[in-house]
Amino acid sequence: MQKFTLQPESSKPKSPPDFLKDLNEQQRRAASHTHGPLLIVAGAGSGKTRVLTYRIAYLLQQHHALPKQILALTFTNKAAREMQERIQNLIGEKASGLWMGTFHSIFSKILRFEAEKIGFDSNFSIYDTTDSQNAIKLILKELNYDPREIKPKTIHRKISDAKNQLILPGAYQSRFVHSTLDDITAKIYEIYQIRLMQANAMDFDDLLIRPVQLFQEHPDVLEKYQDRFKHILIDEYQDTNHAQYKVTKLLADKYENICVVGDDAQSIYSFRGADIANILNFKNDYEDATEVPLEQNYRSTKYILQCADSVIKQNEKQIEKTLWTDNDEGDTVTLLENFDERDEANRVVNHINNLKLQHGYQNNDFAILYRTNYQSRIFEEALRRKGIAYQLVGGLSFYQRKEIKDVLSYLTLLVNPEDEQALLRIINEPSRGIGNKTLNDILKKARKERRKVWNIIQNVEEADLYKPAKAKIGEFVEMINNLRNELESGTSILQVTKKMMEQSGYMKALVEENSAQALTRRDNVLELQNAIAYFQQNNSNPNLANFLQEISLITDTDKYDEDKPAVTLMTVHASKGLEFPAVFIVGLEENLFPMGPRDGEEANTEEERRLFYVAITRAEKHLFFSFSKMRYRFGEEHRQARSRFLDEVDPGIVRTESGSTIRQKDRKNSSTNESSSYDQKIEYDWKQPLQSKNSKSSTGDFQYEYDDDPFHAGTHVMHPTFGPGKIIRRSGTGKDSRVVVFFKNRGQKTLMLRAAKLQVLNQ
DNA sequence: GCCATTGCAGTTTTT
DNA sequence: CTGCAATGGC
Repeated sequence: MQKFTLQPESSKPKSPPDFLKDLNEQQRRAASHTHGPLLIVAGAGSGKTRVLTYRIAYLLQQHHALPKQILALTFTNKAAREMQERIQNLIGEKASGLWMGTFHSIFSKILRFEAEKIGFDSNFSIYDTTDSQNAIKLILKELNYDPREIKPKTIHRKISDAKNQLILPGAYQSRFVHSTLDDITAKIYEIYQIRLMQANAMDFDDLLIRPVQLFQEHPDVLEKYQDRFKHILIDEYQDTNHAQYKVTKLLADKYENICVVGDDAQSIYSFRGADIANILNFKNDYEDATEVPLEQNYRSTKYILQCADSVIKQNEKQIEKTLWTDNDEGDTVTLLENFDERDEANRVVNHINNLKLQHGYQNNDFAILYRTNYQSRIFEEALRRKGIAYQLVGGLSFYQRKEIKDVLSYLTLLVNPEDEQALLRIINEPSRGIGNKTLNDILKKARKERRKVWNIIQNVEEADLYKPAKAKIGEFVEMINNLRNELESGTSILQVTKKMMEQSGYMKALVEENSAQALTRRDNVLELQNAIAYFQQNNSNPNLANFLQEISLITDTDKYDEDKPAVTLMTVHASKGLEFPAVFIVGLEENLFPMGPRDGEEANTEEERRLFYVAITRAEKHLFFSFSKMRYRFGEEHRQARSRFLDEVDPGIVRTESGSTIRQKDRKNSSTNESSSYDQKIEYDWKQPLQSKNSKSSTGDFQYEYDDDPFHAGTHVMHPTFGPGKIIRRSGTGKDSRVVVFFKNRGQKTLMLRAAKLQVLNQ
């Protein structure tokens, strides 16, 4: 991006600033719109982030607003950070003080300021999905439901859906009770909300609906924030849910300076309540809204854009729009047909290597996009085998690992001892003689006497509990209280954390376990300590509650680093907003992409198709589609049918690796003559059954022969990084063979035989 | 109350 | 195949 040279500050610049010259006409119209509601319908790759950035810069530079009067809601924290930087580059110092971030992080800040007004303490905890589900599981058990029959996950899903539509427990009861499951959900929902409040905790959804409650119950507070945020901007508006809609509607009500940016074709979050109606109805909500379409795509080649267009045209519900580009025509899309997922991974990696040689691309020019996180594993293995650096975005994040959640729970008890989930997680971790029986007794007592669990264990002497456990609880409470005192008297967070890990015996337990896993866990805990140190250094007044709230809202995409010289692996969802010179969309198979409907649910093919559209439009120059005819699911082979989406794309744009046009199923709106003639020429056969899995010839190419195979239990081996060890167990045959090795210095590990460079040691 | 062993259920997508 | 959770012996 061009850098704007700062003009002399002396005079009030009332004429349009130079930097608007960087924009095309539509973009400029949007960026220089200063007052009143504005809807920007931004096609993929049309420079919407740029427009938002310039618009904010313009508002500031033209003195329409002070930084603190601008609220910009983005989809990821990373997007907010980047935008802030770009604004800074455009206009310099003035940018600091902007309110920019995700809905969740911005409103958790506001809630922290106003917590007491709605019955919370400002040190409230934020429950993640696991915490919420565990809390729900406790309630289920109390009501004598079997959590294996009634799944906490299902109940949580239903409660979350209700919250996203701003349906509170009372309303749920009267509106949604049609089945026993809804009936149960209604009961649980009510108790769950009370429990959260007792624990001084909010779940992710509360971070959106509690502000609505706050503003509705306290008009004076609402007005304060209305006057503060004179300008509101919302990115990815097509993916906002009703609660988000409502809270921003309230905030914008007084001045109506609300600018929303979005693309209905890229709405992919309906599963968390996103409602396209928000963007479709914007002009009804604000009658004098200005609408600006952004239609020029700067990202992709003509072929890629045409491909995307041919896909999205299949959807019935959409706003008509024309997206065009001045870019080159580019190459056709390549379809990779694979035998199984291992074949798929290898083939993709080979193409990456080829493109690097042919075009001089770097690792970070590539993205491998898949529908579900579990698909990443096989690609990781293939990349590692070829020595190609990769970064994995998503999956289970650092902060969800057991050991990290444990440490964070310890820390949470220092600022919010009422957090029941944190307490239950670590009161007996490591084991200190406070077992299930005791914990159940405590919980029962707490519910019966309507007291908080922390209150009971603080006065453990008066409770009728197993004697030895009582003493241990006393010690535990004392440790927590002492550490809290230390923290409050000024000892640094890092110091307190270290002490805590010592005194609780947590570190000691990890060291004593001495397994490879325990070593990794110890490293992770040390890594967390680094994060704490970093936080302390970068905050003039570091505050533990603040730290905890901040990291509970860190997302996976926030960690994606476009400059890291590594191939990016992520879900299509996570790729939203990003772009890469070369993109591989893998696993294009029925019931994977598009994902099939779940039991009792309706298929949402249109949304899956939008997801496919999002994936395609990430690509700048090279695009690959890929599918496997066979895939392992839960350890079993499954035949896969290729994705219907491959039958929907414009067949003129896609070629197989050998350069043939792809064969498609007949489509009503395409020429059947043409495609049937291809049928004759191209010989691959989806319908012919694969040979049975016992037949060696079907896997002939992949067979590894182990004559005189020395890798069996008992063999002493040497590994390049893990050092010497002994094989404990061998499993699988051929290419999938694995060995469990106990390494002298690193403990037990399971390795793929073909990947691990094991050498046999002579005894 | 602790720990090892077995049994079973699960994979969308995210704050 | 993996990871959690209920079960049973100590």
